[in-house]
Parts: sequence; C-alpha cells; structure tokens
Amino acid sequence: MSARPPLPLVAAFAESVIDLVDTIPAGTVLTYGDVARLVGGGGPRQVGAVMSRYGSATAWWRVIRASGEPARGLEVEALARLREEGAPLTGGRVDLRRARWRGARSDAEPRAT
DNA sequence: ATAATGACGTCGG
DNA sequence: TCCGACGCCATTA
Repeated sequence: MSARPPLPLVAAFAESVIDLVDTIPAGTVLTYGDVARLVGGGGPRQVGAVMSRYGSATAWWRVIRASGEPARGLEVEALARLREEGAPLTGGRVDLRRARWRGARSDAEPRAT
C-alpha cells in the first residue's frame, strides 16, 4: 500500500494543508500562520515544510508570509502568478487586508476597517 | 540523544 | 515602516 513516498510529516497534517491550500480561491491568499491555525496543528514552519515537499501540486503562490511577501526564493514567480489572478499587489507585496481569504471560518482574525 | 535547519511569526527598538 | 533577536515545532544530520 505505500504507493506514495513516505510523508515526512504526519500524513493527516500534510493532506489537510494541501487540501486547504487547494481550496484557496484565485486572487486571494493565506498566510502560513493562518493555514497552520486553520488545520489546527504544528506551526507555520511545518506548513512551509509540507509546501516545500508537496506544494508543487498546489497553488503554492497563494500561501504567503504574514509580511505580505511570498515564499523565500519564489517571490518573483509567486508575484507573477498573483498578478495574473488579480490579487491586490502593492509594490511587490500583497495587501493582506484585501487579499486574505475569508472563506474558511476567519472568525478569529479581528480586522479594522 | 543532542544540535542544526527551515517556502515562518511575533515582539522590541 | 524597517531591522534584528527570540520562539515554534517536526524533520534531518
């Protein structure tokens, strides 16, 4: 049965992360911390680890850092993708205020309007 | 078993 | 607003 490479992290966690990222609508983004909090496990670094390993099969560019900058080393590519999707970019940075996805129970993120 | 690493986050200056 | 230091948590050396 192990028809796939051994998962470095807990399979449930990895699949949850991939599934959630795959659910992010185009033009919107989620931070690593948000993903970690939504899947309810580990931390942002673990999300990054999963993305680094299996993110290639997902919309990895929709997962960015809390600073609004895309993943380290993939900034250019990610920004190009985001721009294509119509994500609000501000000087090589994503406007989390507008671009952060509010579909998955975002009831835990207070935001001033 | 201990130390270092990583697609990060938050806090203080 | 920008920069640096410390903290997190699982994997790897």
